[in-house]
Amino acid sequence: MKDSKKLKSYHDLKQRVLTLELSPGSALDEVALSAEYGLSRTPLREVFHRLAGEGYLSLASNKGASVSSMDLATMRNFFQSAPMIYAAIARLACEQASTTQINAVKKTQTRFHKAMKASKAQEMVVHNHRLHEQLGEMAASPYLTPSLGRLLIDHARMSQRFYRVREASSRQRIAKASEQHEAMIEAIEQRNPAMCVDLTMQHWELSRREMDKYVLPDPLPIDVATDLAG
Amino acid sequence: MKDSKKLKSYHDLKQRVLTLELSPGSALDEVALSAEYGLSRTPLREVFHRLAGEGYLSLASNKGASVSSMDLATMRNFFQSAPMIYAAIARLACEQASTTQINAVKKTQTRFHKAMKASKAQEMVVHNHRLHEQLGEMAASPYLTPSLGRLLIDHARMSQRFYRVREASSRQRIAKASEQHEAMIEAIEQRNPAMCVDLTMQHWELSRREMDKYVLPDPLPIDVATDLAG
DNA sequence: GTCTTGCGAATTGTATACATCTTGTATTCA
DNA sequence: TGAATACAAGATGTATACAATTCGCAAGAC
Repeated sequence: MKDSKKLKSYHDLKQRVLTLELSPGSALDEVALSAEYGLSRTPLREVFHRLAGEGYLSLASNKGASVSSMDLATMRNFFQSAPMIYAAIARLACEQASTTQINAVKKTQTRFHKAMKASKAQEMVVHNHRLHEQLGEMAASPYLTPSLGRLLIDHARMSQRFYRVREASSRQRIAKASEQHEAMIEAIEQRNPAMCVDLTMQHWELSRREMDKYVLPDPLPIDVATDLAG
Repeated sequence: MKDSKKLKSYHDLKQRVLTLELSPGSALDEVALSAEYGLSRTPLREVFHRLAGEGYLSLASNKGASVSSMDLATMRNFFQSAPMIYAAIARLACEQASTTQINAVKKTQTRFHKAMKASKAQEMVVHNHRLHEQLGEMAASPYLTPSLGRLLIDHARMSQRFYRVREASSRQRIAKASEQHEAMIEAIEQRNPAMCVDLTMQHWELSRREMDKYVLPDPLPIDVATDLAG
């Protein structure tokens, strides 16, 4: 396998975007990255184009690649569209999922659970993302997965905070999310679309409440505000 | 503007895919196409990657680019997903459309109408596609437009037959579709989501009935079948 | 007869050199 | 001082040469 470097750069860039290691809106340096991945600019640029097609990056003529931004206008659309797509995917996944796919998603859920136990925020983000991507693969709809993909990118980026916080209440909510994953997988195994959609909506609600805080963070304490003013 | 050749090849390839000039599944020749567009392979390959990201082409490692195929499995998903996405887009378009966008879509509708009067099938396909793309732009949802884009590609490819047939009944149905376009645009101008969604569903039904025939064509006359057997 | 095996042409993938464009900065002139 | 401009440095876009891979086809073995 000779294009392993290209594939590796592809996956690595994806992960960096999802974990906010590359922050939304920031520009990507072709020369630096091609050196880092041990590739020339030509294949790396092709990776950029592919990632742009999938919504991770945006390309501007003569200005190169930058990480897709997350402004408030798109946020609104996110909360509007996500439930519909997630529900549709859940329903289709129940109808279409193969045994192989169910086993694959179970493996991902195991990894997610381990990351949770170890409090490894980045890994939780990545495995949670992968798990929902796999539910999308089960739905096997080339017409819905592109939108699901877009949603999952920003979902991952917004839920960073959720996974990093170490408060007991947060840990409980993460544990709850993990249980919901398992219940969803079971519903798919049992080919029970109604239950799966219902669980998906509960999962969404849990996640949504956390993301609201990202969009509308708690105000700074008054004394800090005073410090800044002084 | 120096990347006009690149842009031109991008749009031209898109159009060839939509009009079935490049048939689903067929391979693209990098060398021939780069010669045709007066570009080197490097930028053309970047165009391929972008078109692949948007669902027009598929790329296979060491096998180059081919036109996205349309098998029966995906067809089923098409009919399942399209109404939901189209309705969502219609609703959002009503909420978000700007005057500039409304004027732009009116222009496209004029072009579509002219193509209809002139019975120019290819132009009807392209302008109809563009019109629905513009409705997608009005919705301004980066989370839904990717799926809409995928749907519109296959919608255009399946409705070829619809536009090419010259029977009086077909022409009437095309005229009906054109009227529906105008009614939809008016509903958007009046910010009437309920009406716009309703019209969208009627438009979909009209189109769906024609596409059914594409997927399940009328059987051949018996005598021809006999000939083939002999 | 057909199933391998091994060229060789054709195609795809990558690196590099070069052309073009953008951008920051310094200098000049009002 | 401030605006305009020219230029240089850096980054992006393209062409071409070369490397790697695939695939058809023919020769040979069974």
